[in-house]
Amino acid sequence: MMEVAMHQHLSTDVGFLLSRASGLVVRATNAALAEHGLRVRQYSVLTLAGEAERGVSQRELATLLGLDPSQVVLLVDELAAAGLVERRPSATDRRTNLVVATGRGRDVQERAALAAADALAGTLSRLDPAQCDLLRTLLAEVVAPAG
Amino acid sequence: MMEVAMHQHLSTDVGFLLSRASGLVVRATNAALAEHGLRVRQYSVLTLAGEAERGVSQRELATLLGLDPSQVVLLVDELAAAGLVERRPSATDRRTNLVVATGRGRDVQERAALAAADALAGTLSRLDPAQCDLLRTLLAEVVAPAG
DNA sequence: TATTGTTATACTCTATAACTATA
DNA sequence: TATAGTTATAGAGTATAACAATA
Repeated sequence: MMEVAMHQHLSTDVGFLLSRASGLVVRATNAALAEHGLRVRQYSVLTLAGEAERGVSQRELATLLGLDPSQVVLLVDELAAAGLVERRPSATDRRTNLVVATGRGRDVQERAALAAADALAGTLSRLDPAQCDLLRTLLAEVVAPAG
Repeated sequence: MMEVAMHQHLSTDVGFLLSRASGLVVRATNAALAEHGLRVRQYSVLTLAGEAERGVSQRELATLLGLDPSQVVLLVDELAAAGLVERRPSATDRRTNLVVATGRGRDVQERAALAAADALAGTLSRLDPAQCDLLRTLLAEVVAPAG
């Protein structure tokens, strides 16, 4: 098992391929999101904020995105400065900020989602829909334990 | 098609899952490689240099790794300073450096490969071998056009 | 003219530690 | 004592532009 891994080529290493594919998608998506004034990380936060009616705490955002809470602070700062999200105090815990998308934030998110979907489709153009679903299922399983 | 993408959750976005999974693998692999004095990027260059008997040009490395040639310069500098690779002049083109792993570089690579394989196996532990192969195949298809 | 490698620069992302206010 | 958010800092990764040597 280890011997096999040792003699495999880098071009067949799943870790390498994962990093390479991710890089391609992130690059293409950032390029597509630029005209909407967003980068991938901001788009992710904006999307999660829009999905939850009552908002999402920054702690939850950090967990969902696999980021350190301190990174979330800056992302929310940027989105708030652009008027795309708001920080609202939680009714039950005064330590907690609930991040909510504004009306304009939702509009921008919808248009940005189209651009991101196009960029993704371009990068995955060699996979048919069934293969995309399969890829999604496998990746979701890998990411699952991280929350 | 676009409407579907618009209303999907971020947690089912293949681009997001790709970035998340890649992050998990890179983090685990970097931690595993630390005791060998390597980071993922350096490990990748060292591995490619070891795979080609005659060495690999920096241009080829840049293409294979999806990096800018200027980034490869620094990675090769670091590996050369550590005595793990050498730059050899090409016999046919005096502009070209062929990057070759040293004997010690090959030893380090073999041990590092074991650590990297363990880290990867840990991250992919929720997939069985057939699913890993499937994931590899799908990712290879996505990465293929990039060379 | 085009390509290989190099240097330089700026920006983004990642990783830590320490601090505050609340629980 | 633990948790949510924040601030600060350093290091790694990414993106460009410009240049010298060579093809």
